[in-house]
Amino acid sequence: MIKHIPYTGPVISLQALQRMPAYLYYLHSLQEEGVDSISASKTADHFGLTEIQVRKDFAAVSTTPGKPKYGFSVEALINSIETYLGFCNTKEAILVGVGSLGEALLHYEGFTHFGLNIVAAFDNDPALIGTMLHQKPVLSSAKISDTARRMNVHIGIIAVPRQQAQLVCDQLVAGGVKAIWNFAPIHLSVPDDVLVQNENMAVSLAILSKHLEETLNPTGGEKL
Amino acid sequence: MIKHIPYTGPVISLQALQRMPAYLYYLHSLQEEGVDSISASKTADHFGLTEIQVRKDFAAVSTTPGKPKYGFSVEALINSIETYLGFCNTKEAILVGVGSLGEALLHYEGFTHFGLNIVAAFDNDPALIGTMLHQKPVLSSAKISDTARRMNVHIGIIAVPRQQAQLVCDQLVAGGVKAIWNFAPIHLSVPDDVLVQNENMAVSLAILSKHLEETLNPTGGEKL
DNA sequence: TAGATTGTTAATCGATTAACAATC
DNA sequence: TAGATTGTTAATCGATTAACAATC
Repeated sequence: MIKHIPYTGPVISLQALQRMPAYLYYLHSLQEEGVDSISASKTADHFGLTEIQVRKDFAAVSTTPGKPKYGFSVEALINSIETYLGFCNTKEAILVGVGSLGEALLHYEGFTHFGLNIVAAFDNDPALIGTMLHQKPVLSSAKISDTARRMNVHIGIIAVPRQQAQLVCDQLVAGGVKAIWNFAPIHLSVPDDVLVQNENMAVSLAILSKHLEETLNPTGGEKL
Repeated sequence: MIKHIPYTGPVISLQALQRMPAYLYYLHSLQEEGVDSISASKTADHFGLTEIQVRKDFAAVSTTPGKPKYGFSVEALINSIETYLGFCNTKEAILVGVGSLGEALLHYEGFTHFGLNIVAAFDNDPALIGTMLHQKPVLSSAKISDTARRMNVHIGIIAVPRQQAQLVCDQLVAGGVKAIWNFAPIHLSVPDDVLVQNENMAVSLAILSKHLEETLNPTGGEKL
């Protein structure tokens, strides 16, 4: 029997993937300034990275190769990165939990730049259910799975208190959701084919806090 | 001459540091349930990590060692991690930019759990300057450096549009700030001893989006 | 004691960096 | 052509994992 092996393109590391959005912002700002081409070395200078690393990152996602003595076309590179990241394809998402965070997410219009479109929100609050908020319908949480499946939605955004997060997560997964953006400070258990991306300010605060500890109170200094 | 070499404690990797907040949340939830001790293996199961990795992480920050056949004291481990991350020491911060994001940050009370205390906010809007918002004074952006220096503040939070972010950053650094939490989607240039921690939802969206691309539209599949 | 669990040293794996050849 | 810049292959570095000894 002939097997169908999905080819997932050049593999780039998670770290490289995480650098892509920063490159993208930078390239957009260059484009605004009317700059046509950019070299890996100038980009590296800008970000404090090594030239080689940037060149590898660009090479990994760029469809059109860079030209010696010229660099990369800003426009082509923007296109390559956006295509690579899938920002060109609109992906529908549903949001669960319309508290202050959830409402802010619902209100935010910049998601379209990432190909994300929130089509419906869910909450338990009877006062909210059945209303429209920022042009999006708010539905009962009981309908999460059904709606996700019916609308063929593959992204779920969890903005509920942590006590409810796993339950909501299970409902999303039952509805066929394959990627979950989790704002609740709790680890979610999901099947292997579902990705959970945690948005957690605690991680940032930990890094900031640790740096400050080290800078301001170097512990246990020793005299030599 | 006798040199004073600061000893910065056991070095743990950035990745390990980033796992600490998740452990902390987990340990707090165990404590709420009245659980006294926890093993590295159970923790690993919970998070889908390897037992060895968790044990190394715990060992790196724990002051009291784990006991064979018992594991680690939940309480002692919470203490160790919070101390390690510096969440026990209150650190004062100033926030620049009181738009909807800035206001939300000002309003959020959970920062005290991370030892963070926002003491003042800054904005350019004359309507805001001189007022109190969520019990915090809003001052003119012209006073950023002075205030930071006078109050001995070492953390700055940037919640202004990206066009103004580098200028604000420079003012913070001039005022002696050593750690910057940047919500503007732009790379900030700072001296070597200043840390910039970027909070950028674009990174999360990139990871989610890429996963979905791979899962739903595996490109260029080939028949064998 | 036996077994669960810890801590330590060595091996593996993956990402970054270095060296160098290719090309506009 | 010379030089800037690219792409590729090999070396290094650091994080994770494995193997195993120690201990309650």
